[in-house]
Amino acid sequence: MFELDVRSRKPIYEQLMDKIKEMILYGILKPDEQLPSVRTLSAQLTVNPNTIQKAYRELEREGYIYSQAGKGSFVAPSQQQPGAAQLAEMKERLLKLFAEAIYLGFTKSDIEKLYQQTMEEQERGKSSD
Amino acid sequence: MFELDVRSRKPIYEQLMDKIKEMILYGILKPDEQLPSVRTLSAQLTVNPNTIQKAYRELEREGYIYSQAGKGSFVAPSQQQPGAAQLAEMKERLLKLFAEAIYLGFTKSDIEKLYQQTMEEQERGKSSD
Amino acid sequence: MFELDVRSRKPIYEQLMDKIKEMILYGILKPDEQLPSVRTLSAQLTVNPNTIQKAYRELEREGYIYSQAGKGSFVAPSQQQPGAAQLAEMKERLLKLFAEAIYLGFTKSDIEKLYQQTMEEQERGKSSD
Amino acid sequence: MFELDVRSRKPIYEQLMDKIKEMILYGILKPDEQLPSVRTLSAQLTVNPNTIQKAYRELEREGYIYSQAGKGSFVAPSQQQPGAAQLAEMKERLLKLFAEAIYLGFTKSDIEKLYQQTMEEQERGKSSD
DNA sequence: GTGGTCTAGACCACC
DNA sequence: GTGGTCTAGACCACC
Repeated sequence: MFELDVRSRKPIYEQLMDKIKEMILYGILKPDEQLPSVRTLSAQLTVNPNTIQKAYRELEREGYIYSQAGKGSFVAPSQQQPGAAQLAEMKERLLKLFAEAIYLGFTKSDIEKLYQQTMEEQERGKSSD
Repeated sequence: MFELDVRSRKPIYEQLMDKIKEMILYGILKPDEQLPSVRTLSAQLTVNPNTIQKAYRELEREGYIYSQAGKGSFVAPSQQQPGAAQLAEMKERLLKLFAEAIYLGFTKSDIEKLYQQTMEEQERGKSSD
Repeated sequence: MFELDVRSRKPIYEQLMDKIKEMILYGILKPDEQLPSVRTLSAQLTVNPNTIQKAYRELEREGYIYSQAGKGSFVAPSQQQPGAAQLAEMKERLLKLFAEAIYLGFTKSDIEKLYQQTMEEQERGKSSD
Repeated sequence: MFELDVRSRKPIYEQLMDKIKEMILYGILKPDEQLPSVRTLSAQLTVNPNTIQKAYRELEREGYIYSQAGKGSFVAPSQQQPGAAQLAEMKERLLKLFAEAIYLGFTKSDIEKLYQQTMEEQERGKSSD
């Protein structure tokens, strides 16, 4: 299911968050679908339960999942109205990454193609219910 | 010259790297232009010399600047032919960020506008010699 | 009658307690009025009977309702003379919340308006017999 | 400095957050003042460092303090512009608490006095630099 | 020395 | 069985 790099500089809990976010964004994990329990994932990945829990807690804080004590953790329905701060932060991240991409020679049409590709992958994920 | 945020969670040396990268990407620092010495910058920013040193070392490792023993550090000429690995990594980063942006509701035209804006800023920087 | 949020972090039994307290405080449930039986409410809300039981038990402990074996649970008549400990505790809670409210910029007139609004809602509830 | 109740239902990290918030709100801890280090407080309170860190992390998330790895944790300058969500949540909390206070017989003038008292305590704290 | 991450476990409330 | 809290400890990057 997941592949984690324990040697990476990036903390394990962040790697986990990225993987799960990706699966949500690409529609592989559907809204209200149950995620593996903290213990199960801990055993599967041979990662400490506390580390899994930290990832889940942060994902909940960011609005990607919701957790219920005694029940489990579930994929949150996608946000309808992102906050102004969230939009501003994303804009900043896009501007910075574009600056680097242009430096490497990426053209407007390269960017458009990649955006289109991402859109299509998301559509595929969502329609494959 | 620089403004560092000591309250930020981001390490000082990373903030410094980002600022210098930005000035290179936007053409404010030109190829082969000399950067301030570690000592000068350390005094100007009231930041530990080791921290400046680390930022310069990392920037050199990433190919943004080069150092000449006894002379100083200089902006590297922009790479004409980025490696295949670099292009693949950038493509990956763009795909991931687009996935998040789409999740937040950014449209194709939003993306195009931001790309255009970045392009123009870079042009302005380079032509202002 | 009730709407429970299964996605909330707040335990179901606490949500239930809050709803019932609210209905008592706003006069929607009158003194000595009978509450639905544990079984009935359990079926209506599709919530485990143990959970309903726990909410009723806690509400009784706090003095909001009373139970008669074999008859059912009833709204307690509003306390005419709250204990000194209760008053002191409420005073403490108000002081703490005001400190936070002031920190967020709530003015004296904001506070007065909210108090007035609460008063009017309670009056409306009680007079609608 | 602090008194924690290990037997309480309220988690230790929340008790700690409340105490620190209180000291910030009443001006006992001033903006940019350094908090005791995680290790120091852990030893003083004989509470696990992880628990202290959890309290600090949450306080940072709520905007009361800021932490710098390698430096320490500090009181954040008071927020100038609280978010709309924050204001809405506080309004809700005030309405609920007023409903309970009215039930216990607190009058408008009681509420006003308590608000006034809180204001004065904050002023005293801030001016006693 | 500082905060941040992580392990290996225990115990708790909730359902 | 589930997530949430907590301990006792180790190691890391940063300054």
